[in-house]
Amino acid sequence: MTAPAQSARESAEQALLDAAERLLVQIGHAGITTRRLASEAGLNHGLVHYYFGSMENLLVRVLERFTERLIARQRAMYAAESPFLEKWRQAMRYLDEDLASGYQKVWLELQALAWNRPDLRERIAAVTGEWRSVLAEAFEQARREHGIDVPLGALVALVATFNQGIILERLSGIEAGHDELLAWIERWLTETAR
Amino acid sequence: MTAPAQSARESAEQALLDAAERLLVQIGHAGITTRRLASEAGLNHGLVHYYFGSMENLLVRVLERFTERLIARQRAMYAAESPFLEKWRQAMRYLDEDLASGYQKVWLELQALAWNRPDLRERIAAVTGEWRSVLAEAFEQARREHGIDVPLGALVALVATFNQGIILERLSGIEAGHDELLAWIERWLTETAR
DNA sequence: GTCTATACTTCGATAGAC
DNA sequence: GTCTATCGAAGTATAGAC
Repeated sequence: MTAPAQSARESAEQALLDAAERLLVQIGHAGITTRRLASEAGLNHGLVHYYFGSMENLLVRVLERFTERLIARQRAMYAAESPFLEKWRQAMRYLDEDLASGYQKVWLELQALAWNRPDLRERIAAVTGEWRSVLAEAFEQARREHGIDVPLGALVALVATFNQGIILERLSGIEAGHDELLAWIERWLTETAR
Repeated sequence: MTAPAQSARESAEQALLDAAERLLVQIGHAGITTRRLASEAGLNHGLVHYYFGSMENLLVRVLERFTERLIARQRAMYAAESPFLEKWRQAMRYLDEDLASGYQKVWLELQALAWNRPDLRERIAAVTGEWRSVLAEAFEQARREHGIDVPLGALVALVATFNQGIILERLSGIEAGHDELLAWIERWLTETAR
């Protein structure tokens, strides 16, 4: 328990960040305004500026908080001492959950926002770099356990782009072939497991 | 040459659609306003509503015109009677060009817009379906010429998601591993060509 | 130090001038 | 048919009340 004075402000800020994530899922970054956001959080719209200075800054904070969680979870998952195949299955379960919960919508809305803001783009690229380095370790293991002869850099790039592509397509209303593809990969991984 | 009266209106409408595409590249869909758009096209902002009724309708028209071109070019490329390897190389050249010219930015901005508009999502999904069917033919050929044993549906899904992923990553400032990956695919295709 | 009420800007849209 | 002047709504940001 921290000091209540600080905690009050803290919780108001968190409420605004939480509300922003919900609105990213529901209406996208383009539809978020200070009034709409404050209303969603149950607060006065003046507080957005008082706490964060601007919507811009607030969204940067959303990005920072979101990506910290993202990376932490990835690290925890891939750090486990289990066969690669198990990690892969866990990753696919997460993918499903995250698409269902809107978690991935938040991530792509933040990316879409960053396309037009060079400073946010750098942050996105940095986080993706971290994610890639976590992936690299896991797929070094995959190369050993499944006899994959694709160079590590190429393999990581393939999996990363493939993952992003799946998320993008689902958000755009496209699901054709995804199940078939994932089933094929699953089968292939099972067959080649050592 | 068509009737000048119709042509005048036609050319004004096209100017607005062209301007909208440029603004999608430069500032994204969230930043487009009627006044900004009219200014970019060198026209009065009242005309946007006079010709299109609303920004919403105008962007739907942008989407329709853009996707028609997209599909037409894909069909032309893959319809050629050349080895799959050549088609693949042509597709990769297009990808580079389109990323440099901003063409792919238009496509992803339209997708990002569609994430929050169910009617546009349907249109996006329909176009992607068409594109996939064109891809399917080409990759049936690839399976023959390169002895690929991945099921066609899974293969098409893989290539489609991979392609979308590459575009998304580059727009988000990520390029690591792409060259290495494409070089590896190129090498593999060359080695397995029959 | 917190928060509310308000100032000022810009938006989409349109009625009416040309 | 084209464009301008203007409306009401909604935006960000802040001055000042508490």
